[in-house]
Amino acid sequence: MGRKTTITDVARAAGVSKGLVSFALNDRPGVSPDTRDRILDVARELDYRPSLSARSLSTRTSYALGLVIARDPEILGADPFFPSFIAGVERVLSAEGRALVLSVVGDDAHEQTVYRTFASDARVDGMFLTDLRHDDPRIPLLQSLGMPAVTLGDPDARHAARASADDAGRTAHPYPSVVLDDTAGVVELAHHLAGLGHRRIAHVIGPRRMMHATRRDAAFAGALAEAGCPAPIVVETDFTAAEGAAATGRLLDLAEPPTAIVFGNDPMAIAGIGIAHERGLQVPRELSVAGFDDSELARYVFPSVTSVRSDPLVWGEQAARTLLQLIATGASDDVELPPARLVTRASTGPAPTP
Amino acid sequence: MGRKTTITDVARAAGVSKGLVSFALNDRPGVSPDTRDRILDVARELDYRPSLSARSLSTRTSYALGLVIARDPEILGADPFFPSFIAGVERVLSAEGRALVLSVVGDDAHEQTVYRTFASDARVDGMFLTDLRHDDPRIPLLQSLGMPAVTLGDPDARHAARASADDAGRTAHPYPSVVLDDTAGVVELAHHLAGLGHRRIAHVIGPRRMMHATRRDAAFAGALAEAGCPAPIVVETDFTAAEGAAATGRLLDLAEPPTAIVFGNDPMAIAGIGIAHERGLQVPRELSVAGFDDSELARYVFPSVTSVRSDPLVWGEQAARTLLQLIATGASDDVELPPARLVTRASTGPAPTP
DNA sequence: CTGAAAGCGCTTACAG
DNA sequence: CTGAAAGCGCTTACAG
Repeated sequence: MGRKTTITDVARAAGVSKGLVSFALNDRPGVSPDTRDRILDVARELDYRPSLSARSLSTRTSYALGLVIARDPEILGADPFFPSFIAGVERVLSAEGRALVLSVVGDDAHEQTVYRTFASDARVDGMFLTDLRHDDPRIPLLQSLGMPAVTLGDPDARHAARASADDAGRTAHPYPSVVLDDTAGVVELAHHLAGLGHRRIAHVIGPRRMMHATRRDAAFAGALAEAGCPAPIVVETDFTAAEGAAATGRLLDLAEPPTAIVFGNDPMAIAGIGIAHERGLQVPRELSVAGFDDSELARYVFPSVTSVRSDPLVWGEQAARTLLQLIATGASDDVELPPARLVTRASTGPAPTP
Repeated sequence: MGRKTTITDVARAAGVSKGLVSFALNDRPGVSPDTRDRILDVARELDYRPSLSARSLSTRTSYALGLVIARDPEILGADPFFPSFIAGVERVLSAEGRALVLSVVGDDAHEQTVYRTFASDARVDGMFLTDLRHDDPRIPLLQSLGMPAVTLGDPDARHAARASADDAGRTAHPYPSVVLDDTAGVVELAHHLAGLGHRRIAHVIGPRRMMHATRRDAAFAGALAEAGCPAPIVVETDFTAAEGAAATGRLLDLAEPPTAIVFGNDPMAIAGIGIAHERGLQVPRELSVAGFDDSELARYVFPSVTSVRSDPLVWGEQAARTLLQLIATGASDDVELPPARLVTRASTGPAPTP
């Protein structure tokens, strides 16, 4: 077998210079059609595969994209969002010969380190920014590192100072975003519950520092107000089933417990139903429950869980395309995906009549 | 800011040759202590970070490890194994300056392509082999590609032809394995159910082509036989909650339905409980249910799910250490982790008296 | 203990 | 349209 065939082997076999082989392979102008075909044929015959590290060194490109997930492994396992998102990303990357470099970190200090290391090692050419936070420190960090990125959802207006050299009419944040309007589904959910006669409603949300948590909170509360309902009781959690269960317990202990609880993800909703059943409450006759993300399991528990469906897979695909375009061309437009929709199932029903 | 500082900058600033800087940085012998300290100081001052791609080109090493997951995105999302496993891997890799390159593939043909591409691009220095299959084609494939690997669990004896040049007493398969005996917990579970008086027991397993599915099947059936129980009814699924639910429905439709159903993972068990409840069956009074993996949610549904706890996080850590050692030294011992244990919860109880 | 040089396998101006 | 050469930033024999 010997060594891998290199560009030198191809050049020799085709009787041309290495440079010309490189030009032919990367189909750049300045190679006559005949020569190009000959070179390509030889390369195929020799099963030539360019060396990634040699290309990387020359082009200062790693041909990889990075994703740093700052969530507890426990939650990662329970929450189906990331696996689906990653599958979507993969679908695009593998077709483009790019790889995904993944890192899972616990605390914030370590998170910073990973971003810095990915950048200074030039380990990746760009990064996906998920679970966007308020005044997200990663945005200025990546900007200062000169690292391209794409955000899932729009960042704060705070970061609106996009380089003034930009054309007018460009989006107002430093990185392109792929937006999936999750508030649409939350608003539908509020109307759904209000229409069922619920008045005392609780909202068990994810960490407040994450933008999607406060955004959905605001959308839900706004829609309820619009529907003439009192403000919901809001409980903040870390997205784990454990905290979802604990929050449910506390809510049901109230003097006037809610008749409907909306959870920030499906695992918490399923845990909430568990607590209700444990206490002998019927769902939805005595308590309505809804989740978010519409995971597979939501369909198969009893009662099946009303949820809000986003599309992490498509989100991943679009994010990957957007990031690749940004890297290739230096600019990329924001993308707006179809909004999240309410999926009504058996866990929500008419409010109990006192 | 200008260019990144290179080894040349450090050499010039320290007044030595590039080669010596390289020696000092990779602490190899042949550098006087004084010189070494001076070089290290200068490197620190200049915030020197060696270029990964330059090192890669010289050393033919990518400083990355690969994981190819061949599961449907849906299942990936429902099954907590991989996220936890990845978190464990990460914990070791990030400390060693290595990255994890991830790929999620649907079909087998694509899987082969990814392994080949990772190898021919030298994208990774070694690979994790999870969800080991019978006569797993990936083992000869990776061997032929000269790619180091570590397997989760022992592969078939078929691959026992480890190079004869090896010392005697070495493990008999081509790659080191990290073994976590899942049969121990399954056997405990069989005894648990038999002790509760169950006789008609069903086992809803994962894909038969995966070794852990048939291995657990054999262990479970063996332990039941030992306990004087009839052979279990075995149903094969693809690990999705959907198929878990469907299998449950079919089992409950039998003329003599089982009084206990054991599922190959927790999402299927939770879906199974859903179906039982939907049919008005009490769990565990009329039907006992058990899962596998002991995911977070298992604790919080109602009734809480008896399950078998492996430790994917530790599995990931050990697999990463083993693979890194294999790559560094050319050899690595097999690792045996503590066996999986039964976690008894509320979903299993005495067999109903007819 | 230290230096000068070649080499890893590409890409990319620069000549012709 | 094509070739010869330098350069990317490291590592590693080889001399001294």
